[in-house]
Amino acid sequence: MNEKMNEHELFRKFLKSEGLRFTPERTIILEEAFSIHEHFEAEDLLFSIRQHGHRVSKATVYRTLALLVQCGLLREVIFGERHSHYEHVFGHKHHDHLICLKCGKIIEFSDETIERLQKSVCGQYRFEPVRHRLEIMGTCEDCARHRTQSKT
Amino acid sequence: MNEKMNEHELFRKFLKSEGLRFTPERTIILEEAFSIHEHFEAEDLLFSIRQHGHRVSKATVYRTLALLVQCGLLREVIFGERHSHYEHVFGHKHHDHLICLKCGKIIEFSDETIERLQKSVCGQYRFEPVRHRLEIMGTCEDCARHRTQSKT
DNA sequence: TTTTTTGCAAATGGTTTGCATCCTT
DNA sequence: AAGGATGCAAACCATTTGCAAAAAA
Repeated sequence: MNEKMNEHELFRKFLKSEGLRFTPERTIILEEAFSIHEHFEAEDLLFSIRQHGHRVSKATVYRTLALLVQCGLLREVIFGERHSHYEHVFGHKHHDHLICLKCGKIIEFSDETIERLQKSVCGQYRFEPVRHRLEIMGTCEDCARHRTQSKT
Repeated sequence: MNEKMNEHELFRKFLKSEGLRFTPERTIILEEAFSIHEHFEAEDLLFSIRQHGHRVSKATVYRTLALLVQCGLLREVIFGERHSHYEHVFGHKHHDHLICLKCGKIIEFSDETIERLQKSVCGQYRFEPVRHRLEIMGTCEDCARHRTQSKT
């Protein structure tokens, strides 16, 4: 059974095409990044790396995250905060986010309509879309019920 | 001819309702913020204030911007950078943005479809929407033509 | 007179960078 | 070998904050 290309191969291919090297640190970071299945921040990733007994500097984590975004394995999501959040692109279909203003919960959803919308709007402006980001902020079901929740 | 409420009155009303004071510094900041008709950053605003011969500290600019957002006169827009951009809400209808990845140009557009989309998606998740943000990143008409443009 | 505001300068905190050393290729 | 990569600590930089002085209510 011939497996489809995995994130290691993709990353390796990308690095080679850019004349960059595949180092143990980059491998560790890649693996840890793909073992986290929610949104994460650089700091979370570093923590997780250390938890698993690995040792990589913060600088290298930042440098490698940038590469992973650049090659399309991760995507940067900014939820109105000053620091970046990341999520997997590889192996996931495109989705957008509902963000609860009360508790900070993030719900992912996919909808075809937005793809069509993108096409029609861009047509009007002769704009060539590459990607989009839609965030809907509001109150989630739980917080609407217990009116007194505060941010985690 | 009875003018509709302007931004001064709105701000004043908001301040009063919060037990806050209407100071000359806040007036200056409000006026300057509303005399800039594009997206601006805190630094731009401060610059513009000084250009017009006024003197307000950076700290006060930041503190007042937060109030203007809080009362709904301004909205914070983050274009994937580490610092905030602001735009008028008062006197403008809701719109979203096309962002050119090549030259950084920002085109505003409005579309009804997204309002309907918001309603339908939120219904599914019993999520109560308050506001949304849609950004479509891609290549603008100009940059698609001259293939060699670089960021401003 | 009481409470907010302001300005200043120092602190914050996520991210980036310079540089000497280390390690892939 | 030779040039990219790493780790460290220092630098960045937008934003925030503590505090004493100034000013609204």
